[in-house]
Amino acid sequence: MASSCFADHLGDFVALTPTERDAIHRLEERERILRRTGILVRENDRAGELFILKRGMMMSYVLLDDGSRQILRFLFPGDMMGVASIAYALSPETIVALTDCTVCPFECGALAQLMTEHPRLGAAIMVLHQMERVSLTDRLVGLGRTSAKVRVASLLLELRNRMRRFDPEIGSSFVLGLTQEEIGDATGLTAVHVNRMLRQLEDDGLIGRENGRVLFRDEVRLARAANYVDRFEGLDLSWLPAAR
Amino acid sequence: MASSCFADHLGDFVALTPTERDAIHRLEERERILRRTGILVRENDRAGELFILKRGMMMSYVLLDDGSRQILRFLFPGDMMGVASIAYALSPETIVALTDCTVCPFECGALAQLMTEHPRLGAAIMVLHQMERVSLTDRLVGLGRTSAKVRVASLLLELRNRMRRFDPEIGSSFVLGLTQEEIGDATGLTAVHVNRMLRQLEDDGLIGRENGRVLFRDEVRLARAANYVDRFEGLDLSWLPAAR
DNA sequence: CGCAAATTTGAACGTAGTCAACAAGTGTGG
DNA sequence: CCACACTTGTTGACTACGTTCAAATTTGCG
Repeated sequence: MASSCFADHLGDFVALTPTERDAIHRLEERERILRRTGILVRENDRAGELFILKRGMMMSYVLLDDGSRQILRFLFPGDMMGVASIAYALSPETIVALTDCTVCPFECGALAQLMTEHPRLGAAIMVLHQMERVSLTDRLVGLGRTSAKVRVASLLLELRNRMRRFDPEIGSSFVLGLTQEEIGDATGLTAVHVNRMLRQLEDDGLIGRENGRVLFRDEVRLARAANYVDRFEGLDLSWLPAAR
Repeated sequence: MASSCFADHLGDFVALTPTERDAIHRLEERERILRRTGILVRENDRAGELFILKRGMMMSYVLLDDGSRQILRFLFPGDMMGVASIAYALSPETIVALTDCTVCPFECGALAQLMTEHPRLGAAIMVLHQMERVSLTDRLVGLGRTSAKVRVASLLLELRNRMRRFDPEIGSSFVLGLTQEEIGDATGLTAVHVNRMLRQLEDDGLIGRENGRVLFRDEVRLARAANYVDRFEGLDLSWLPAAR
């Protein structure tokens, strides 16, 4: 049986037929290894490909004229990346590896074929995109209307939950794998202030820290403080068309 | 010939066949009138429908526990709304009318049918969603990494450009149709500070104002100051499958 | 071990928020 | 037609959250 990272991810929400799994697997025929800090796609470079992240952790970001950076999204195994290239000739964002990674590049045409031959998969992919869009609006709300402490707490929760999806071993303690500067670029803060917020969360008894490892000391209170919503819950996919 | 707002919008990017137009038109069979301030969908209400905005201006927003509001998106004729309901049982956002509006509700199932019978339209809709997603990341970058003045200038430009798409009459002067509080809730600022930023933009000679009407005095300099990118440009849809 | 990157802390500063008062505009009912 | 209430816009004074700058310390890696 051909294994597919994306099919596994999708399969968490939709029961896939063997034929569908097979079709998805064709998106992952090629493989590319990327070292830590390796750039997969550069902002404003020509972008004709999409990717499935198979192994490792990546992120996408935008650089501004003044040199500041806004991290848009952290990427985990099973995530589809560079999807903007279905619309734009040039990539609107940079995608870079945070750890050593394996990615599977495929052409827009392969997506077209998949959607044509398997409308239900096309619909399911659209669902994934919407989930991602809603997560993005959650972050928008965070940046626009919540305090620094809440934003940092919220990011910690989100990262832990996303990691746990493909590594169920992870409990209330996990390795963050981000510098404080990266946390800042994701939450719209400076590295210095991120440091202070982490200290406060620690002093509040909400988290513990030791060399890159974060421990949730009171997850309920932390989630409440971060007004965090898990967007992998509350799904309703009953409308999907029949498998072909 | 059946007219369809959504088909017109989509038709700006993709040459639609009469059959395709017809299929899209079936999404707009029903119509619903909404008065100004009328709520179409309420956050956390059961959400099984999508909508096409046919006439008027709407917005979507999220309310926080402390009563503050983050506006996510402004909606114009041809926009598809409430798409999150293809993924979630409950709506993650509220959608409300800013002017008297006409909307066309349709079921998730109608979308499923459309994607099955017309894969190319499914792909084209996916492209629209990606364009919207990129706009959202633009706003995320704005909130995370730009000053209050830049955010306000950027919003003005975006609103004018979106209005101009369906009303080519609009030039460097237009009616905003938003209160300063609404501008603030979209840009993550207080109404008071929005007022000061508008005054500064005016004092800088970038804009003029008189009772709700905004005038761009120096659009080039304004766009540069707002590091604004028009996401209706730079498209490449050559990969779309053949029309059926 | 030695060096560069990352973290930590303090002090001063500045952008945006808060609070308050007033003006201007809008709609309603007497 | 006017009086009144209510929303929206405007400005000033003060506050506070987060930034900037700088320096010390720790960590991780070659």
